[in-house]
Amino acid sequence: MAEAKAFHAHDHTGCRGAALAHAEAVARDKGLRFTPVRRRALEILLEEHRALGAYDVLERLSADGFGAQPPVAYRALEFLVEHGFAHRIRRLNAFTACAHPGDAHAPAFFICESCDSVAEAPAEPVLTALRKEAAHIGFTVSRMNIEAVGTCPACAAGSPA
Amino acid sequence: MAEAKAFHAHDHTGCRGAALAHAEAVARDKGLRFTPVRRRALEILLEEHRALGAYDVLERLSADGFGAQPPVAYRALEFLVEHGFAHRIRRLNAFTACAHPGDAHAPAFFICESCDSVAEAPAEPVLTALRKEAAHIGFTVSRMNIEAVGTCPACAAGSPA
DNA sequence: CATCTCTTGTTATGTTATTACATTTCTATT
DNA sequence: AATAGAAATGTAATAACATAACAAGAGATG
Ligand SMILES: [Zn+2]
Ligand SMILES: [Zn+2]
Ligand SMILES: [Zn+2]
Ligand SMILES: [Zn+2]
Repeated sequence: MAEAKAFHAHDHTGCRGAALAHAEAVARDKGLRFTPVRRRALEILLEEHRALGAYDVLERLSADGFGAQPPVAYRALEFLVEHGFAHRIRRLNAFTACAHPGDAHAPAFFICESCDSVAEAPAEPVLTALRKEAAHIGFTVSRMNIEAVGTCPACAAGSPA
Repeated sequence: MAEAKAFHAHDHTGCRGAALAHAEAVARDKGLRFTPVRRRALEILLEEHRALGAYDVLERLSADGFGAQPPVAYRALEFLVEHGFAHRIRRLNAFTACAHPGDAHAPAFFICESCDSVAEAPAEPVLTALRKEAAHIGFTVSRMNIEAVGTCPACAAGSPA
């Protein structure tokens, strides 16, 4: 339950701060360059537990004085995804901040079709089932996307977020 | 093993014929209009166990005398997906013929990054695991996408398809 | 036949993503 | 500190994917 912050009231300021701090720490450890655009892009994604399109992010970045062309956003987002600070949701052509930074994780995304919130939950059992299927057919999985569309608890209860 | 035809030599003519026959039968049963464009679109997808972009399909359709504008392809593909004759692979922005027509199924897709073949495997266990995860967070799953990228057995063995 | 619905086709436009290249910033080495 | 190489940023241009809106045709229903 603590696993799906998107669907419940929570200390989101802490949530955001922790993610940012984590990213900073990892960057220091691994010698990554957590530059201003990249940092700002992550902050933008962290504002809500939703997924933002690259162009949405771009708009905000350029409003903040960064470049105004698509590669500016795509590159920053690519960096975040590459290092596990964000995830790409293919179903939405969008990106979302990682909600479980630090844990090595195989995330599953639960997308509410009525309020657009996106929850990330650890999905080891799902991954296990998938790898088993893959093993049957001799396939080696290197990356995967697990995305479910449906209804979040708030919307199911009649009080969309 | 029989489940991942894309990765093994098989009677693909039969494979294709069966899928087409199945679509025809379902259309008859359900009173759907399996029109020439729709049929041709399915044939095109059935040519290989790969995923084709809408514009690839469009190109072939228009070469065959059908309309040359995007909606022609998108509509035919939408019809096929809607009725379970094809699937959309979000990761690739592409479509592939259903490899297990008839079975009510929750498919997982295994995409080989070296030869581009796409295998579809039944993924009920994966869906079950996913639903369980969803239940934890109070989410109701209505649809899901499970897409894995990796290496198919042929490519792993050094003989790309 | 009249009518209604579904399907097809076209034009136009919107949205998402990448390529290519110039410039700047950082890092490492001298 | 100077400098060479690598990484990051910025821009312009374009490619790739997708939908909206509307007119015309084909099929079903009375
Ligand atoms: Zn939060
Ligand atoms: Zn995550
Ligand atoms: Zn086949
Ligand atoms: Zn299928």
